[in-house]
Amino acid sequence: MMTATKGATTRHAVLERATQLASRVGLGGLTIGSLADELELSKSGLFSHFRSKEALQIQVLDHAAARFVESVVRPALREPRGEPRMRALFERWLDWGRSSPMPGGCLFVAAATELDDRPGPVRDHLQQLQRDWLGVIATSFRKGIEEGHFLADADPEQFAHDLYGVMLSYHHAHRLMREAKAEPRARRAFEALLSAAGRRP
Amino acid sequence: MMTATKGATTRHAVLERATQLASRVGLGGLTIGSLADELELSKSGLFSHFRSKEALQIQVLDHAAARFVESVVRPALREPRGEPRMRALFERWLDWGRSSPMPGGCLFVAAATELDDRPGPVRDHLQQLQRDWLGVIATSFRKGIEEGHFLADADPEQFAHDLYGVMLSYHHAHRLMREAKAEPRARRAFEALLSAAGRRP
DNA sequence: GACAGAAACGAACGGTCGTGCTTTTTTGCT
DNA sequence: AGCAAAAAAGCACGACCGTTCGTTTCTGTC
Repeated sequence: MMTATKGATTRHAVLERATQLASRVGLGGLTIGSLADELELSKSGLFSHFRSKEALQIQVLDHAAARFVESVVRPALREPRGEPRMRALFERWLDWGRSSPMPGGCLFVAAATELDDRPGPVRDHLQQLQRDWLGVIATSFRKGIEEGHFLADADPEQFAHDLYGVMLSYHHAHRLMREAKAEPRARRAFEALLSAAGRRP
Repeated sequence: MMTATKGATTRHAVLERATQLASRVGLGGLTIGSLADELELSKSGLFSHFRSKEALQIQVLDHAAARFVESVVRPALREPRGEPRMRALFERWLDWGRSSPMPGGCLFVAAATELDDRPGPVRDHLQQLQRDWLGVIATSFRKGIEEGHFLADADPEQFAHDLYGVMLSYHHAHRLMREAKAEPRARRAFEALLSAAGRRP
């Protein structure tokens, strides 16, 4: 048994490298030739693992999503519900952008603007992944309401939307503008968001 | 005299079309061949107006920036200082995303994530344009403080940063997620930002 | 209406792209 | 050790890329 060991290994290595590369040049900028060069594989040898470039792109998205869940979502879900968990999600999300698998900034941010006008399976896939992630945020917020940490009449989906905005402006400031204060600004925006949603005087 | 009339005309037409196209496929996805096809020009005829693709990309950015100033910044600057002007900037910024020259969403948003990891003149140019725009927002906010509309100890640059986040999450929700509530969410986030910056308990 | 300069064209270049085919090498099991 | 299957390589293809160059067509001025 264990039919495919070697194949799975290289396939994994390819996806790993492809994820890094795509974070720099985008999913469309990903090229089979350069990917094969970096991995010291032949173009056709690499290609045979994925039936098409589109399939590769989708698997790259899934690979990145699995990593994201593993290093952001799952650890945060071990924190106590409500505000602590929310803070954990945010802090780990911040880390994610500069972690080793994403040398070019968050792949999802890059893919979102790249694909938002190109209908097709890849776009659909990314959309679903983003829906899931926004859902995780909204659900965590909802649990925070139940826990009494946030206002009962606050809108969890609005919060998720706003929190995503905080991350996007952080990405913009950090990556394009090379703004040194990007991180404190993001943290301050997050605190403002929390305190606006928190119960209070 | 008036040495170049015809040339300037087609050059302008090219930039117009190129801006639309780039808002859909990005600055890198812009291709001289397809651009020439859409304009019913020969590839070489079009190319001769710009010494290189890079020069074309920069001129596209400038073209879009000129349009942006004309339809967002200048009209808003005619509004009274402080909150009214701030609202005008925001409303016109919202309009800008769906205006005719940008069928694929804001070009600057697309370019920002596309170029944030590709050093070079195009990236530098975009960075400067974004600096200018963030500067306009911060300056407007500062005038709002002087006017007594906003808290004296509020941070204009933080406000500009946060407002950009509101626009980016709007873009994400509207363009990728096709979220129907994208606009009310953006408006609500804007109001929260304003009221947090507004004077009073 | 001729003439100079600008503008547009057509063809070709070296490259790279994604993707098929066929062949060789490697792997894992008996 | 041997053998079938899996994995990788090699090669070729048509298409399109940005760019160059020489030629042709158009424009505006005298």
